[in-house]
Amino acid sequence: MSTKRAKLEQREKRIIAAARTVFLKHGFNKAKMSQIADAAALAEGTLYLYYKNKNAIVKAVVVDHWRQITDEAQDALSKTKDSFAQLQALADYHLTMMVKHWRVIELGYVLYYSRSDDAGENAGVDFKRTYAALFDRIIERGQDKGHFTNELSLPFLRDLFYGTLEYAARTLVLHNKPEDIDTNVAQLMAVLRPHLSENVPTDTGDDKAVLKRLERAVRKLERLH
Amino acid sequence: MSTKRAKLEQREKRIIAAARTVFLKHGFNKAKMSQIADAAALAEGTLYLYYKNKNAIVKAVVVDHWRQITDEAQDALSKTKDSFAQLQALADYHLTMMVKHWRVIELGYVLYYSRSDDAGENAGVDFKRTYAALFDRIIERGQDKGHFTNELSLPFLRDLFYGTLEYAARTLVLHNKPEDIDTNVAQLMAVLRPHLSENVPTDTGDDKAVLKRLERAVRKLERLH
Amino acid sequence: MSTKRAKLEQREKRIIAAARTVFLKHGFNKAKMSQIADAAALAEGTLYLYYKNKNAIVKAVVVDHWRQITDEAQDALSKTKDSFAQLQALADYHLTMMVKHWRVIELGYVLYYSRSDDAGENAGVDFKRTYAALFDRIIERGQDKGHFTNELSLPFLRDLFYGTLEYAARTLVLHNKPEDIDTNVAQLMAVLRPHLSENVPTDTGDDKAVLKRLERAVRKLERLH
Amino acid sequence: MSTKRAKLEQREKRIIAAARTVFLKHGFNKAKMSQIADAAALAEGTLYLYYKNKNAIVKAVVVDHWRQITDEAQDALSKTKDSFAQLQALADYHLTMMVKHWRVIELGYVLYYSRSDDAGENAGVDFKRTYAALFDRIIERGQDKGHFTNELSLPFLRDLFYGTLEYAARTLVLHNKPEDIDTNVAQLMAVLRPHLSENVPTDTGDDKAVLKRLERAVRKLERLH
DNA sequence: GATGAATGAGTCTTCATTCAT
DNA sequence: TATGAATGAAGACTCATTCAT
Repeated sequence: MSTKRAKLEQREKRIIAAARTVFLKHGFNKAKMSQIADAAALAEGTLYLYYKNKNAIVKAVVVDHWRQITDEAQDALSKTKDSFAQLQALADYHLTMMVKHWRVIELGYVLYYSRSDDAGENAGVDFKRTYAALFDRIIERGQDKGHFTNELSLPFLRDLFYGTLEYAARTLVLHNKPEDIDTNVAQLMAVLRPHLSENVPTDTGDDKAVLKRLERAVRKLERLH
Repeated sequence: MSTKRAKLEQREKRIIAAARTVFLKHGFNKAKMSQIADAAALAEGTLYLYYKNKNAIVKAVVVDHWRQITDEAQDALSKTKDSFAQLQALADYHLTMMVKHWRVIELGYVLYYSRSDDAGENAGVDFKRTYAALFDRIIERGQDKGHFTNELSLPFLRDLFYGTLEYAARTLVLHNKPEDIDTNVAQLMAVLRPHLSENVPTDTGDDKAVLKRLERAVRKLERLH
Repeated sequence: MSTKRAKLEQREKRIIAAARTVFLKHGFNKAKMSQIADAAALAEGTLYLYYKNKNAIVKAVVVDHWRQITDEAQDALSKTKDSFAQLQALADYHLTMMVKHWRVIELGYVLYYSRSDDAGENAGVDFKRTYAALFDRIIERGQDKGHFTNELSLPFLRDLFYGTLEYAARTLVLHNKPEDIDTNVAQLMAVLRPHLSENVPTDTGDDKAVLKRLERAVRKLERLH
Repeated sequence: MSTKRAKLEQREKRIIAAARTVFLKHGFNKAKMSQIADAAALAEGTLYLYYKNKNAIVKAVVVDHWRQITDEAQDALSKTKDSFAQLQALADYHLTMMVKHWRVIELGYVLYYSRSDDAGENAGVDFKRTYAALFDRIIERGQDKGHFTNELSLPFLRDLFYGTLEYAARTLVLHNKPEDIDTNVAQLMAVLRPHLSENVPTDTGDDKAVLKRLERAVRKLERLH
C-alpha cells in the first residue's frame, strides 16, 4: 500500500526532525538516543527499526539537510537564466542558509571524522557533492555560453566561493549580525565579476559603494549616542 | 625557583606535544587520557596536576598551536616590507600550514561547541584572534601607506582570504595534492590584487582624490566600530 | 475438524523444523526468534500462537528430536532378536546419530540449566527417558532370557554405554573422523561382551559383588517399610 | 615488588572465586557482571582491569578449575606406583570431583560454543588437555612396563573412562545419590581390568549356578526399586 | 609532587514479547 | 488466525576522574 510506504516515510521524517533538533542542541556526542526517541515520541528500540545506529541517524540528518537545500537552491537559481545573476542568487541563498543552519554544517564533520570499521557504512558521505555541483554547473554553462572566462580554475573558484561564504557566515553568526548578508554577497560578486565576465568595464558604482558605506557609518555613529 | 618554573613549563610542553599527537591521530572523543599519558611518559593522574581536565588539554593544544603559527607567520612576513608581498607570504604560509596541520584546525571546533557548565572555562577560546590580526595589520598598513584601497571591507577580505585558503586546503588534502599550494596562492593573489592595489586602471573618475580621502576617513570610523 | 487439527500439527512441525535448523546453526542464545520465523515462513508473532515462548520452542525441538531418534532406533533394533546384536545395533545407531546431530544434544542442556521462575514450565524435560529405556529393555530382556548376566548394575551399564559413545562422538567430531564409528562400536562391544554373556569365564570377586548387592537390596527393602 | 605481584594475583583469585560462585548459581548468560563485581566486593569497572570481558572471566574460571583438579589428581596418583591402582585412584578422584563440581564442567561448554570474532581469544580452550593426559600417561606407562595390554586403542579407552564417569556423575547428581561413587568406580575398574591386565586368572568358580540364580533374584528386587 | 589502581556513572544496542490491526 | 511494528527492560563495557600511597 502506498499508505504503508507513506507512513514509513513519515516516521523516518519524524525521526530525522527529532534527531536534528537534539543534535543541534547538544552536538553529536552529547546527544542521547533516548532524547531523540523522546523527541520523536517513540520508544528507543523503535529508532533501530529505521536506522541501524546513531551514526546512521546523523548521516540521515545531514544528507537530508543537503538534499533539501540543494532543492531550494535549485529553485532559487531557476528564477533567472543569466549566469552571473544565478551566481549571485546562489551566493545569497548559500550565505543565508549557512547563517541559519550553521550547526547542521558542523554536524557533517562528524561523518568525515568518524571512520567506522564497517565498510560501506561510510558510503554516501558525499552529501555535499550534488550541492557543490550547482556552482560548477553555473560556471561551466557561463563559460560555454561565452559569458565567463576560465582565467581561474574551477576548483579554485569553488573554494573561493564556498570558503568565503562559510567564513562570512561564521563571522556573521559569531558577531550576531545576520543582517549583513547582502553586503557580503555584494562584495563577493564584486570580486568574482572581473575574473568571470569578459570585458567588463571595471565596475562602476564604486563611488556609490563608498557613499553607501558612509551613510551606514554615519547612522551607526548616530546610534552610538 | 626559576628552575622550578622552567621544569613546570617543560612538563606542560611535553604534555601538550603528547596530547597534540594523540588528538591529531584520533580526534578529541576517541583520544584517551591514558594514551596522552603514555605519549608524555607520565602517569595518568599526573596530567591532572597540570590541567584540570581533558577539555583544558585540548584548549592548551589549540592555543599553543595558534600561538606557534602566529610566531612562524610573523617570521615569514618580516622578510619583506611590501604589503602585497607580505600578503602573498601569509597566504603561502597559511595554506602550507593548513594542509599540514589540518586536524588541529578541526580540533578547535571542539572548543567552540562544547559548552561546559563550568562558567569561565570557555574563556580564552579566542585563540585565532592574534593570528587573524596578522592579516588585518597587513591590510591596514597597506591602506595607511596608500598602497591598498579599501574598496572591500576588512572583515570581508579576511573571510575571503582565510575561507578560500581553508577550502583550498581541504581540497588539497582530500585530493591528496599538496603540491598545488602555489597555484592556489597565485590565483588568490590574482583575485585580490585588483581590489587592493591602487594602480589598477580603475574607473577614470576625476574626483578620485576626494573619494580616496573620504574612504580613508570611513575606514577609520569603521574601525573605531 | 481433523483437517484443522492436521493443519495445526503441520504448522507446529514446520516451526520445529525451522527452529532446529536455526538452533543448530547458532545455538540457543544466539538464535533469534526472527530467524526462526523467517525459516518457518511465518511472522514472528505467529510463533507465539503455537509456543508460549522461546524456551517452549527449544523444548519442542529437543523432545521431537529424541522421539524421532527413538523411533528410528527402534526400527534398527527390530531387525534382530539377538540381544547382543541389538545392543550393537543400538550402539551403532547412537554413535552415528550423535556425530550427525551433535549440537541437538547440547541443546538439551539448555533445558536442564535454565530454571524458569514459572513452575511447571520445566515439566517434561525427561525427553531422553524413553530413548534411554531402549537400552534398558535390551539388557533386561537379555537377562530374562538368560543371555546376559547382571554382574554390572543396569544404571552403570547405561552410563558406560551412553557415556562412552558420547565421548567417542565428541572425539570423532572434534578430530573430524566420522569414519571411525565402526571401530569405536566394535571396541565398546568387546568391552561389554564378557560382562554380559554367560559363557565367558567371568572374573573373580563376582560372587562377592552379588552378595554385596544382595545385602543392599535387603537393606532397601527394610527401609521401605 | 613481590608484594605487588602477590596483591595482583590475590585480586585475580578473588574475582575468579566470585565469578565461579555467580556462574555456578546462574549459568553463563544469566550471570551479570554486576553480580560478580558485588561478590568480589569490587566496582564493576575494576573487573575489566583484570579481565578483558565476561568471556575472559569464564575462561579463567574454567581454566583455573581444571588446573586445580589436575594438581589434586596428580597428588592422588602419586600415592601408588601400581598402574592399575593409579587408574582406580584417578577414577575415584574424577567421579568425586565431577559430582562436586558438576556445573563448572558444564561451564566449560560455553567456551567451546562461543566462537568470538577476535582471533586468539579462543586460545587456551584446551584446558582439559593436561588433565586428560593424566589418564593417557597411566595407560602408556602401564603398557611400557608390560602391565597393560594395548588391546583397546588409547582414545577409545579414554572416552570410555571419562565418558562413563561423566554419565555416572550426572546420574548420581540427578538422582541425588553421591554415596554410590565407590560402586561406580568398582564397576568401571571391573570392566577395564580384563582389557588391561595380561594374565588375569579368572576364577574357576563351581557354584556358579547358585550365584546365577541369586543374581537374577537380586536384579528383580532392585528393579522393584 | 607523582602514581596508577580503582571507581561507577553513563549509553548504545539487542531482542523476546505484545497487541492493534 | 495472522501479522509485524512497536516496545522497553536489561546489560556489557568505557573512560574521565579521584585519591590512597
